[in-house]
Amino acid sequence: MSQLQPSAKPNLPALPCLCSSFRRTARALSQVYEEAMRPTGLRITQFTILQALARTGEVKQGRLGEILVMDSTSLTRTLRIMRQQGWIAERRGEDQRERWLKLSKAGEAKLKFATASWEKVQARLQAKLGESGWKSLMQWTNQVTGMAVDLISQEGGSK
Amino acid sequence: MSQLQPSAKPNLPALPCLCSSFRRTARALSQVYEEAMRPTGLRITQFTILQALARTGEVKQGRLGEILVMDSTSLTRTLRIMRQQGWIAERRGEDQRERWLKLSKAGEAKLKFATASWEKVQARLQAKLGESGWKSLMQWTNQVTGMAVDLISQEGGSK
DNA sequence: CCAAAATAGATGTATATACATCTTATCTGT
DNA sequence: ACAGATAAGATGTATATACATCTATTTTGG
Repeated sequence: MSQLQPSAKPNLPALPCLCSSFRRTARALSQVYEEAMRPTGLRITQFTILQALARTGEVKQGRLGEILVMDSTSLTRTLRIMRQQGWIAERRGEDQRERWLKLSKAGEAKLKFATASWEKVQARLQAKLGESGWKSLMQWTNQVTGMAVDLISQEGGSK
Repeated sequence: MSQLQPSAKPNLPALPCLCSSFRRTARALSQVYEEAMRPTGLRITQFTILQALARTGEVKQGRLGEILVMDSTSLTRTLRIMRQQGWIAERRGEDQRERWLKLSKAGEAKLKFATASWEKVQARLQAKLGESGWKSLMQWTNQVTGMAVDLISQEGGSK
């Protein structure tokens, strides 16, 4: 178990750009997860939203976007589909502009059903990475996300 | 400099899904990089392609897709734009089905010009992550990409 | 050499995503 | 209470991306 280059594949040259590297990894993982989730009838994006809602309970659309680091207006369309599927319940807030979202019963059921497939693919990767690798990886992604978010709010803060 | 949670922001809860985590980080970084690259007139995706071509020299479209872990047919449209912009030269191979791609003179110039902005944003992040953090991060992303690619080819291999 | 299979990309279509702009609702200062 | 500023989402539009399918070309087995 060399501590050096875990497996430098000549076919897969390293990219020097942090952003490109993350995008590439995200593409690669997405294919693996999409394949794994296919039998559940959920795209990984939809699954992520269901999972997020299960954890937060009822939230505003804007806050969900914040959590996912995604433009909240980008959520509009995805959420519409999920609402039509009956997985998500939406209501106006006291502030009539707000949309409060939560899992519907059907959404909870769907999430529970899909979680089995998700756990399988997670476990497969976790096994390859090892307990400690998995943990550091999760911390790294979180840390980098936090850093990036800080930079974004700095820049966009002037607007 | 705690070895524990580098900065667990309550506003940014960790996601339990490796795929979602990477996608989220990729979104966050993309915003930072897009902002940084805006003055150059290149999207980070286009920059990535120019940079890849600079490193590989002339390559087939399929091979470029392999390097970027991107469906090579997804490259068709992006490449068309870049060709129209005059950054990329394309020719048929001896095998008439193949498209061989390389940087044009204008593409080299554009890349060189844009590299300054890219280096600035890279440096900003590198400073925050530290030399060693940066390096492990790059290794991790590479390793995970490699793992995912292996899993993809296994599954899809039967087709 | 030919028919069938395989390969490289192109095209159609759907989702994911950002950003600009628009609408509606709320807030603020006077 | 009102005009202007803000804020939450919705909508228009553009790019990023995967996958199914189609087309043109090459390869293969006989």
